[in-house]
Amino acid sequence: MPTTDHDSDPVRLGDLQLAILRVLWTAGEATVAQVHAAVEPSRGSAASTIATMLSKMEARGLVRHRKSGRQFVYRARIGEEQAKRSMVRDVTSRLFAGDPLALVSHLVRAEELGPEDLDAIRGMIERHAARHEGSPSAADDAPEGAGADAPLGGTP
Amino acid sequence: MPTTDHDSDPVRLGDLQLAILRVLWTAGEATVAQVHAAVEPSRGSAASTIATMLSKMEARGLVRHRKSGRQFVYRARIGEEQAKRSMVRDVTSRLFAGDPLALVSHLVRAEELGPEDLDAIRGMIERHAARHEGSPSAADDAPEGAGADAPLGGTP
DNA sequence: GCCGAAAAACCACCGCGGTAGTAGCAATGG
DNA sequence: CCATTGCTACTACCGCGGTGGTTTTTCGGC
Repeated sequence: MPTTDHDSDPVRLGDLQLAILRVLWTAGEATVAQVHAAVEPSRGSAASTIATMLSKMEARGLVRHRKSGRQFVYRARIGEEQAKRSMVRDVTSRLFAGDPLALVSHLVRAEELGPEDLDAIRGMIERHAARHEGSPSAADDAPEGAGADAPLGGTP
Repeated sequence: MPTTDHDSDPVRLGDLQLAILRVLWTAGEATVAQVHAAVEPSRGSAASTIATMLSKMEARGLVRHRKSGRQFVYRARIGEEQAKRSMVRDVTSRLFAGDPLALVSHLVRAEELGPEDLDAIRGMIERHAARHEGSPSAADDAPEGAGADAPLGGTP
């Protein structure tokens, strides 16, 4: 498979880690101060908390940093889709014996999916099935864009 | 039927807690030794670990105990469906902004759902939609007898 | 009535997410 | 040239899942 490997590890992320990664995913790159500025209003964490968390995340291989002057510019080493896949897979294996169909079943039965949602799901299934007509090729997945420069104001 | 809705709190459960609850859900009630016997082969935890965990879980209101002789007989205070709903809801809010449709979309796009799965989903949607068509009266076809999982061999 | 076994109770510990204060260091401005 | 300002690095702490050894209680058998 030339695609991005099969997930390997579970990759469990905490709330703050997810918030930080979200900033990094949308901005492409960001300094500690920028991450803090983006995360602080919704979480109230101190700047040192963000810095510490980023260090820990770097130790875990989730992010990477580059030095720009005196500042550290962080970048995510894990893609959003990859993280989602891993975490969804984790909950699927933990709660539904690894069967995603059971997850969907649960969603349909208990998660109060609206009729429009059901309809939309039907549509996306149809579309997806059309794409895989005849060829049992594995999942697609584009190689993680990663482009996207920071719209945040920085001092170069 | 007591489908205790509105879960309120997130209810995050660890692996061991989930394993213990699974035993309790399947067996209805179980002593520490029984839980240990059911969990140990797949996890290798010591009996005291199970006991400690059960105490902590009781403190959190997840289980309850009753004394039978000098043994403690534990029982789950949280339902399986309730736990699943809460945890799925949690991951949905954490990863997909609370939109279960986005979860399904992710599942369809990336989780390598087999064609049979897609078909099954289509079927269950159809069935579910039929139940909600026109009159919101329940009582229809298919008694909906739960998923029938639990590969554990409990010995009550 | 005493003893051994079984069960609970107690406790100490590790890892990790999350939190933050503070010290140290480099560049800049007066 | 020195003080101020930012920024990272260090360190310590809490809560909780998970782990398990050790002690105490308690019951049942002899």
